[in-house]
Amino acid sequence: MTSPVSPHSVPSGETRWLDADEQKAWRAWLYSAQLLLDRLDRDLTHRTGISHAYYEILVALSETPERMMRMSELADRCLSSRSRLSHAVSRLEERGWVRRQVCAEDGRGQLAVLTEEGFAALEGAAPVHVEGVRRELFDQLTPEQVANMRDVGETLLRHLDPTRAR
Amino acid sequence: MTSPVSPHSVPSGETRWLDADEQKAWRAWLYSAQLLLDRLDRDLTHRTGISHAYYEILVALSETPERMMRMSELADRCLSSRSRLSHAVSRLEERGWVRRQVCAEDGRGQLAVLTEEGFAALEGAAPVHVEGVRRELFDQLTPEQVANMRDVGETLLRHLDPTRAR
DNA sequence: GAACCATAGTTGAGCGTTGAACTATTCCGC
DNA sequence: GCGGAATAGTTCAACGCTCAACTATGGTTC
Repeated sequence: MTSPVSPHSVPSGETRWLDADEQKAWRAWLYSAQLLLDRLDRDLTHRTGISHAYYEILVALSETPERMMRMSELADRCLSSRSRLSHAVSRLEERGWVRRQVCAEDGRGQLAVLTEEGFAALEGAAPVHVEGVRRELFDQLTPEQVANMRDVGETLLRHLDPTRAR
Repeated sequence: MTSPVSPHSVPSGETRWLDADEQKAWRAWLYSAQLLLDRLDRDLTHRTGISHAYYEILVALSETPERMMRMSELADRCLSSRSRLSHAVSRLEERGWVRRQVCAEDGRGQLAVLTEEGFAALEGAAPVHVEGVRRELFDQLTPEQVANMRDVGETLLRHLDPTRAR
């Protein structure tokens, strides 16, 4: 925008506005991120009936030995609030892809368990998802750009969520 | 996930699965993008009452000479569907920040017009938004990383939306 | 072992998004 | 200038997310 004079609710001190180059970098990142997330989600949803959010839940469960996980751990893995995950698991339960099971060690806890039907649904969706990521992302970038993308992503991750950074 | 054998709904030919390095690059990008978008949106919403989506609408309007824009053009600029934008503008109208005005040249068209109150709200939110972007993004990266981020973003943009690429 | 606090998860209301159906206007070919 | 297609925008219902309130269990202290 056209550098407005800051009135109230200003964050302590003078605002460090973005210069023209920073604006361009920010816009390029923002638009590409929004468009890519949106396209992958739409593509997956329309071709498999599974949104990217649901897909992430199924993947997380499928990667554990017993194909089950505590609700809170699953929420963490999926960058989801507990409420959101609880709603999502309820909907996946209606589809017969996940079921809930009380946790033996902790009476407060619930386990989300991937059913055979859920695993089959995931098997159907996985190629569609992976091809999407390849087509829209990896096929567009040189190996060097991929390395740079990963470097930037990991750097940001260390700041945004140190527990998830490698 | 653990490379499932692809069953049905396979996208023509053998699936080009991601190798370990590609997985890591993809996850780093995905998590950092989701966390960054989420954090900026929450921060802005809680500190100013303006979501990032609303903010983008206000910014777009403020950047035109007359502070008004056709609904469809505004939707394009904000990566929004027309339906979504129509709902959003209705809600901004209720806040008194935007008003609708029929378009003189095209009887089908509507103009979204930024009000003085809307501009004032934007002036209040802008420093909060910019400081967020700086703190969570630019302050974390070296100039070289920023250049790489921009390069990757612009490359993806040329593929995802050539009209928006530079 | 009672009182208290923390943790795990769910629920419900309100808001926002989606996609399809709809209305109204303009454009195009004749 | 009429009929049909295209375009601009809105509306509605279904779905999903958010936040706060809530239930239930576990842990801690005396």
